[in-house]
Amino acid sequence: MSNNSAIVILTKHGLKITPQRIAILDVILNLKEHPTAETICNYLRPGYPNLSIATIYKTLDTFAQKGIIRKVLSETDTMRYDGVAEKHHHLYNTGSGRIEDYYDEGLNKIVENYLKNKKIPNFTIEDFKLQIFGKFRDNGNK
Amino acid sequence: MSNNSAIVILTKHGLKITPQRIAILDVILNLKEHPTAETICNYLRPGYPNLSIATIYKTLDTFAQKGIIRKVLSETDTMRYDGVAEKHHHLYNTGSGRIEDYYDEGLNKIVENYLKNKKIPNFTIEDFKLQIFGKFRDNGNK
DNA sequence: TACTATATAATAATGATTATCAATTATAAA
DNA sequence: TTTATAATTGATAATCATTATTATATAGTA
Ligand SMILES: [Mn+2]
Ligand SMILES: [Mn+2]
Ligand SMILES: [Zn+2]
Ligand SMILES: [Zn+2]
Repeated sequence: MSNNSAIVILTKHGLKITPQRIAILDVILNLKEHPTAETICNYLRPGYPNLSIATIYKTLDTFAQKGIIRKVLSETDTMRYDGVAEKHHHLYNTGSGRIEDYYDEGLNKIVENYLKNKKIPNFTIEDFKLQIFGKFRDNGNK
Repeated sequence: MSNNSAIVILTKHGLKITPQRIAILDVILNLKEHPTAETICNYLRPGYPNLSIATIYKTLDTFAQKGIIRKVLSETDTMRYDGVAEKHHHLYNTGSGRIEDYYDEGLNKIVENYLKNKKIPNFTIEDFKLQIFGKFRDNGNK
């Protein structure tokens, strides 16, 4: 039960267990679409009519600070959130807001290795991420 | 004279030559720091006291649409603009807003080649960009 | 020089996010 | 189990980057 894993995660990070945090964490971990705060709100409103959008923002920020989730930059003025905390890259559908995860350990190794030899002057690399732009061949969404 | 090259570029893209466009293009092409609209405004206000921030936004957007400049996503809620239109990557200084260009044709080739063989299912790649996060070893700016 | 479409400046509006703060609640101590 | 207390939440106001509006000014052209 995903509900349970949310509690485990909250506990592990020393966060108080609240119904709002459980619900929000549950959604962000199971949704694959890099939702906005607003999207998450829409998912949860039926079950939590009083859930405040401010609480969602604050909670997502708390999770991101703990490293439970990540923030994803988008083309528009809207922050997207990512339930996947492990290293991965993103496929951006040009023109629409669709963003999908892209895992590629082989690519990681190749780039990592290249950059290790390259030694960028005056800069110490901590991490890198690929933004891959293009078009999904299935349409069916904006 | 950079002033002149601005006029050439505007002409090439069929844009009317105005003092504002010349000034804005001149700044964005010569500034290496991926400025915000506000930063550009501050640079130009001494010479153009009536220059409107709305004009700057609209002008930058026009330039971006023509492919003369690019928009750069940043960690904060503020759009950054990039006078370099050619393919390149970015070094993000974690914690501060500093963003610097990173050109690496070798890296481009390697990744390009890797992805060409890889064939991501259901996705046609148009372009890719690396976000490299880390720390600049010279401090001296935020 | 005069005409017309376009650009600009001033300012209002928008929309995402953050701040504020009183009321509620999760946790731990008694 | 009750109580105490610090943290969280919800309601709402404020902020701030960006966009829309519109009257005026101007670049390009005849
Ligand atoms: Mn905004
Ligand atoms: Mn914003
Ligand atoms: Zn992701
Ligand atoms: Zn750049």
